[in-house]
Amino acid sequence: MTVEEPITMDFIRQMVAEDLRTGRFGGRVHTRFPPEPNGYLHIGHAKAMSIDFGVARDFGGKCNLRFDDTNPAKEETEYVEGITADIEWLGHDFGDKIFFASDYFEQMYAWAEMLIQKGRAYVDDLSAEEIRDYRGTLTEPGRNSPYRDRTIEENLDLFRRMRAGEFPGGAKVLRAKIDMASPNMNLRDPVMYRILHEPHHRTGDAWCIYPMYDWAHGLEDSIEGITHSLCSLEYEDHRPLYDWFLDELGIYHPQQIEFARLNLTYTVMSKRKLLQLVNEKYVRGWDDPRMCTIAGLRRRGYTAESIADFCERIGVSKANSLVDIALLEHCIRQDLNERAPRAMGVLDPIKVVIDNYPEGQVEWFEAENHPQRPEMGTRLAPFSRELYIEREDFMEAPPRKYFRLYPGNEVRLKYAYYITCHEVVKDSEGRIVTLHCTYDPESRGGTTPDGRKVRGTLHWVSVAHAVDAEVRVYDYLFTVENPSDVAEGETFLDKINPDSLHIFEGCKLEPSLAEAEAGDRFQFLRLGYFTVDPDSVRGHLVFNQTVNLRDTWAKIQQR
RNA sequence: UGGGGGCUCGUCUAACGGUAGGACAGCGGACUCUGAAUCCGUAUGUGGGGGUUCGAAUCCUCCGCCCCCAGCCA
Repeated sequence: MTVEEPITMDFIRQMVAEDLRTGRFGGRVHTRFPPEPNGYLHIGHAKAMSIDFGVARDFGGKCNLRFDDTNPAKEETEYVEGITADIEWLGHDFGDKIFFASDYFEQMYAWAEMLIQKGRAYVDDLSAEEIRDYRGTLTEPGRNSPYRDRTIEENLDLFRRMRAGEFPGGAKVLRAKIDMASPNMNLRDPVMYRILHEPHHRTGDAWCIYPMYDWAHGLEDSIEGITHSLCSLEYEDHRPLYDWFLDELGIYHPQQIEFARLNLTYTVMSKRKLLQLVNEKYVRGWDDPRMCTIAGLRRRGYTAESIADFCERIGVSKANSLVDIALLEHCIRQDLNERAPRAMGVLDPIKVVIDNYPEGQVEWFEAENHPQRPEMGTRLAPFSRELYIEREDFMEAPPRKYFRLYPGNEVRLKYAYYITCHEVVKDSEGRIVTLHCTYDPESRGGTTPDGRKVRGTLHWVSVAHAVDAEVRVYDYLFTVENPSDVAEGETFLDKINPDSLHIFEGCKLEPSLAEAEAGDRFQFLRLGYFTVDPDSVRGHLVFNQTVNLRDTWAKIQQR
């Protein structure tokens, strides 16, 4: 008999559980994830999906993937394909069907006529500016449109002619007749349909009137039998309208529940801003590894599992929050620490000559692919008289506690030998070119018979066997935690980090990496986790740094 | 001075009238053939004032601060 652990559910799951208990939806749980195909998905969508698909999964229900494609002016097939690929990569189960709001246009139209018949909707000839003017302000009520009291017959006739394409774009709209004095702006006769002579990516030129979000969304949910329509906080004010349409129509009525969207430090999370970064070439594309898009994170080397883990850890609530990106980094480090094979690579090489090592000799040392998982096996790394080590791993005049290589100091070359530095060779500009060292043959394999300790262990690559590579190392795209929080006259673009990309061209990797393929992930010892970029071509490997290793030494240095 | 939401460690989030807990970040230490991983330890929090109660983060009340809404975007 175990002690019963109290299960703590977030507020959404508590509401769903309550509906299940009372039998409100006949014991069903059916959610939906409704992206608009006007951009790529980002980590904020990953949170939304974690909730939408996660609630369905946890209660044995379903979650529909539904494209909310009601605005042909902004939407493209490219985006539906990209979004679908991202969702599949994340591993969410949307069954064997993809839903589209545009599939319901005919039904929505019929319901609109029904509302007109009920005297609950009317065709308005006011211009966009006039409508805005008539709407009033936050503190003053709006005024009724002069067209508000047209007869049902006239409204029906006009609406049908709208559909038939008799009017130019913007000439007329269909509005719900609710209350121009409502303190909730959304209820001041919201627009249901606008005229848009634009081809739609799925319906082509079948329509020239398109439904607005508020009108369409509840209908989509109703048609699909959604039980819980989960969305972000800004729709809280729209819920009365969501409910109003469904109630007026007298059709199946899901429950809308709102939660706080994700904000992450050092990045922006709006599709508008991400699009701008892409269009104005601040980044290389939607999948630039510095972007918080799913495609960007994937190219950066993040795993779907680490993103799912992150989404669970941040929780669900209604409080606006700004999550520390360190948590995301923790999640990917934890995942990759478990699964990434180890390898040695030198980003910024400096040559080491082991003077007392026989010329022409090569020894192959066995290196473990994972220190905690012997089942991942071993590989052989060639050692010879000339090696590369990391420029950072040598200092002529080291500070206290520096236990890497410096003149007179002995360090271990991982898996190989202890070496001691005796001479530093510089070029005419004072830049270190070569380090002359000696090795201790007794230290073969990395330990000595006398058991003496060395504080430093360095990674290395044999000059003669090295594989050349380009390595891209990234920093945050922005210099401040919240780039959207700017002073008068500034924009998020003013917070861009000019130094977010560092390209290391002449990197030297151990030869076992020669056959690595795009998407493969490794831990480069002492440096971090890296993944092979699709830019790689035969003979020119390109790696992205996913995330560095925790670096205690860097912290000590900062002090 | 309209309406809708929200305020718990630095950050995110639990606690649903009964010991304010976890995670990340931080700090200290152990271990280490990765200054990684791992292990151990540790500081920091209920926005403020009243009230109800044996007992309040939780209920009531007043105040403060933050977010959202005036698209023919979603």
